[in-house]
Amino acid sequence: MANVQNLSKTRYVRVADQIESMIMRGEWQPGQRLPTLEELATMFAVSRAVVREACSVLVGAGLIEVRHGDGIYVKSFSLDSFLRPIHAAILLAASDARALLEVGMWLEGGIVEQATQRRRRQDCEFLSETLFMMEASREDAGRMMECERQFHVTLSECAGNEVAVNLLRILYQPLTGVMNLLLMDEDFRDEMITLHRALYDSIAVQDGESAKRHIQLYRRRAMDAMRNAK
Amino acid sequence: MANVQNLSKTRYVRVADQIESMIMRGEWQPGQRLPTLEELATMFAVSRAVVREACSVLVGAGLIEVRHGDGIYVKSFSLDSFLRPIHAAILLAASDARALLEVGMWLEGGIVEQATQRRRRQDCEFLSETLFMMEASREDAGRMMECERQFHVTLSECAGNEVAVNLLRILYQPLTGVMNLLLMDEDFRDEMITLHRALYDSIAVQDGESAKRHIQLYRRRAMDAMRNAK
DNA sequence: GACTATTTGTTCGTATGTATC
DNA sequence: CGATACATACGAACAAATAGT
Repeated sequence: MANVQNLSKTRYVRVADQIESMIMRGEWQPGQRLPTLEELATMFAVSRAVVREACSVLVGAGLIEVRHGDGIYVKSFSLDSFLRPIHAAILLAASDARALLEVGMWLEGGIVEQATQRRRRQDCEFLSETLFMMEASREDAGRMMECERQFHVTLSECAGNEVAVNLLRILYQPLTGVMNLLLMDEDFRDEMITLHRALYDSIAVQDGESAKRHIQLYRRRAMDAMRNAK
Repeated sequence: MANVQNLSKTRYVRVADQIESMIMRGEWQPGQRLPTLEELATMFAVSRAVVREACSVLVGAGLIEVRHGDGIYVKSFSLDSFLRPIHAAILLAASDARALLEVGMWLEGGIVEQATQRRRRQDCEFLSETLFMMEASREDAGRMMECERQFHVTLSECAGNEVAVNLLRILYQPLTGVMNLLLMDEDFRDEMITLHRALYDSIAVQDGESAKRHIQLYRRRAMDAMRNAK
């Protein structure tokens, strides 16, 4: 394969791209140590400073880890390594937030339908505990948000669909910012608890239609609240 | 606020953190230009090189954009920042075709509902054309697959939800292999055309319920066919 | 625990490429 | 076109952290 490089990009970005694709191709395995900056500089025929900047880009992307006095290591792959803290929450445009909430709503509609059928008793117990915690943290918006997230992630795990679990976790990243905003309102917190309690009951008695209705009601409510807040 | 910084971190990471939090706090708005490297260096009392590396980290994180000969800009949030982790999420579970099809089904359930309401006449015309092409390529599984993909992507565009469009595009990549397998069967191809025709008609007359029923029927049919094929 | 080699972190000066007016 | 402002790249030097002896 010819090493075609876009010359419009700057040097350190090109080097970052090259290192990234080498990692992706598996030439350097996760956990493994990369050559030293010196060696990389020679390898790519650039100065050490350029390699350092390229590495900094990859650090920001969560692909590698640079340890002072030690070396450069490929981060092990997990979904978490891609879930870099999304700063988007605040920068999120209103239209994008709507799109995210909407997709989350559609996704969860299917998730709860499956979850009501596949849930085990132990799942219900765990969901119930989470619900209790949610009700207990009625005064603490932050903890409540965490309970809410926990509840929905657990729910997605019940559905037995790995792709859905991963997607939901990603969608939650930028949404937490939006939700935190909404949870400032005490009435919204109360409403949220009520809806989750109803949702849980539907799942417990395995009424898929009812569960789906409640989850959609909840998400739609959040979308409305967001629209008014902005 | 006291400038409490974790001294275990290196300088450029600390600077990156500081710049990030300033952006988060809205001191620099999306699209706005940051001070020059020189000024940032003075501001944080570090050398230019350190600021440059800090910026490289933020470039990797997709938070800022550095334009040669121009300046440093806060990226207005683009949905692209999601595509990377979402891509990873799908790839991590790509071997599970059932999970992919299921998520696709849930997603498209919402998409068609929106699409029936928001579609314009020109959208219908384009969908109709694609449908004709699909019917014309009854003998060619490859071309048919492409028509099918085109049809569904167009549909998602009608829904006016960019997240959904991107998500569907990504989902289709690992699915093409599976679908190609199913399309080897002539009966399945015929059935597919019939279902798409019915789906199109529902959208044309803006019957959301009917459209949703048909898309779910189609995806469920594909899931069944896949199960039998294995 | 101390010493040493290795490796990354930080700084500065200088030259060059690029965008804007 | 020229002038200016700015980011990019290089090399050399020293500081600081780490791992191994």
